[in-house]
Amino acid sequence: MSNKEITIKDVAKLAECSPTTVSRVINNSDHPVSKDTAEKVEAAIEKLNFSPNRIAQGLKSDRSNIIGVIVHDICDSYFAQMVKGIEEFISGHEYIVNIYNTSRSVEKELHAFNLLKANRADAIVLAGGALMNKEYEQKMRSMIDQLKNQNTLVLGITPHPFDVKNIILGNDKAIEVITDKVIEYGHHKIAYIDGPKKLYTSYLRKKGFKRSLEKNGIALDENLIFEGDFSFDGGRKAALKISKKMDLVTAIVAANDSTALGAMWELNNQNIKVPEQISVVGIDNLPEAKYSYPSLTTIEIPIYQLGTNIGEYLLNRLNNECDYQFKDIKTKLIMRDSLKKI
Amino acid sequence: MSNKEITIKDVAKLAECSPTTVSRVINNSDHPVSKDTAEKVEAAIEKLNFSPNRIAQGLKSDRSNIIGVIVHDICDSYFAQMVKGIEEFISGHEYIVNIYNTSRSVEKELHAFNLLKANRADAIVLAGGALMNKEYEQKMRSMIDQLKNQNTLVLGITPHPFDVKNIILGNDKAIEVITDKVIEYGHHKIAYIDGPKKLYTSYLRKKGFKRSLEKNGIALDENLIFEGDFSFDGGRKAALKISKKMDLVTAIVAANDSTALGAMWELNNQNIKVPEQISVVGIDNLPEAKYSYPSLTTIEIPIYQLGTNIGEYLLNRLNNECDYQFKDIKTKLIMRDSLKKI
DNA sequence: TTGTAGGCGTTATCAC
DNA sequence: GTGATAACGCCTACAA
Repeated sequence: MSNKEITIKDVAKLAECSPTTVSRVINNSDHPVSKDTAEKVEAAIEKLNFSPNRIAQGLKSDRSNIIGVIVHDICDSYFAQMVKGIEEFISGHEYIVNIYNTSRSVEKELHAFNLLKANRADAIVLAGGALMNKEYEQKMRSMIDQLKNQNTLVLGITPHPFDVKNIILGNDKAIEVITDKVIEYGHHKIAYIDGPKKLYTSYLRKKGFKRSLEKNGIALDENLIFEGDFSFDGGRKAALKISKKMDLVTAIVAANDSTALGAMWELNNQNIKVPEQISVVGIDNLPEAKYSYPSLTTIEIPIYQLGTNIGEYLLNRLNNECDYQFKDIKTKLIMRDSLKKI
Repeated sequence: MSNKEITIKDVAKLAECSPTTVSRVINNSDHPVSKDTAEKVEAAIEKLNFSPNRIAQGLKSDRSNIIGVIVHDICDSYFAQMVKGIEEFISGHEYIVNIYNTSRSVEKELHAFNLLKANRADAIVLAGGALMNKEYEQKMRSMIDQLKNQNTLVLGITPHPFDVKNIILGNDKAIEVITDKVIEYGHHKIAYIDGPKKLYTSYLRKKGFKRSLEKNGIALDENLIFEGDFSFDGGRKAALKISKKMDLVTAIVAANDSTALGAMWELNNQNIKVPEQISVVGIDNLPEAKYSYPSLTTIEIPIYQLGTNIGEYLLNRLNNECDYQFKDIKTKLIMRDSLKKI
């Protein structure tokens, strides 16, 4: 066998028919093909191990079958689960999932978009959250216009300030609910560990925290807002600072689970007992939240399911089911051991 | 602006030249183009936000710029890191990284290969390890032949029984080294938690364990080999069994870190103290191994770096640097708190 | 220095 | 039921 690609023509020759007929068989076309010929074609395909060149198909149909997913970091459990959900749904349907880690860098994000545009991606999922940056917004807006002209479907997870289909997860509401719970448990001196400043999601989550305080008549103490970056390490660093102000704080609300887990680790490291001396809660319900010491009270955001729902939505939309609606996910309070009544 | 794709022809028209000239400018062709024309072309490209259709380019050049990566589960820290390494290196160079989670299912693995074949992937990284399964081997062998004819580069991480470039990580040696250490620390009653039976990597790692025992004159007790599956949960389940045989065991060697972390969690849950009552070691040095209770003694396999090396290798090979050699990674013993002398 | 023509593998259109 | 032909967007001879 030579090093030359096997094409529809080779199949046609072997099956003693025209390429057109082969194409009709491959695509289960409506156009009639005699049973006899069809069988010969099938046999030839089998024999030659032929599979149609999707690049050529793509050129013809103006479809790449590529779905781009842009995340902050695939090593972050949160994104890994979402991507897995998308991938498992999507690649059962002949699409390709193409990921990018952008570390929330404007430059990398734009680079990813350029590549996806050049590859004529059928859809793009903006999973990493919106960056709060003028240059980013402006360039993205232009890019998204261009993608529209290319018929690329763009999906934003959490609100994005562009004209895309935005999936709202209720980040602010989730934090509000869990903060309410913390307060219900008797806590009034509550520290908050923030997410990365440049992320709109951080802004939303903090808003939920503030809303709960206000609703419950607790004054916001700006000194109890600590910097974080949605990471374990960020949680650790914040907790180290908090550990020096233990008289001011009886509970910590973290902007996500990774932060909360890092905080608990550091508190333990500083010989501060959770939840006896201080309560800690998070958001996301990462798989590891169940296995921390102590186990973490949090809000479940069913991220894997979010991924499969995204996959299902994209698939339907790409098949021109224009009235298919996104299936919203439901968040849920998960009570574990890291929150204690006082 | 209409909904029609912008092509090289549109650019040519605007720049008042031929498509060929535009093509030459785009590709920095050797063929001379006057500065004047080049500038007009650049301006037109800018104005129209044109980017060449990589699908069409691919059809012409028989290159898809797609690199497929097949993993067991992207949620597994081990694979997430490798994929990140590959992606970060690769997508800086105009390639697309396309991932598949196959859960070590023969069917899914073959499905992924079929898709990658149809999409004429330029390279495929078999990162999930080789399955020990006759049907799988046979079908894969045939598939890999077909891919060869398509000029697809296939890379196996850990040995695969196919004619592909296999990257050897020294799994067996790593386990041997750490088991040696455990024995050096005075342990003779050592349990082993295995990886998934169907994985060749498991077989290799267990071999390393056995070799160390033998070398050190310790008889292998088959009752101290426990089933696992490279997961946290698998480690938990095994540890639950081990916790009932505490008189027979003073140390556990786990086939990977996830397993070790799950085992430690369960031991703690059973009120068995690590390392006071039992030592535990793993392999991989996952990021979370540093933050477990106690911190995990393990062998570092620099997986992220493995990923970037894979990316670099692929890039060079795809650019026909036929003598470029894979940069091997180095493993290293990481002593932490979960191993204690007796 | 520029342009024309043909072809990559597939499919839609039209004819038979 | 079947097949020839043109076209998708780009690039590589080859001409001029």
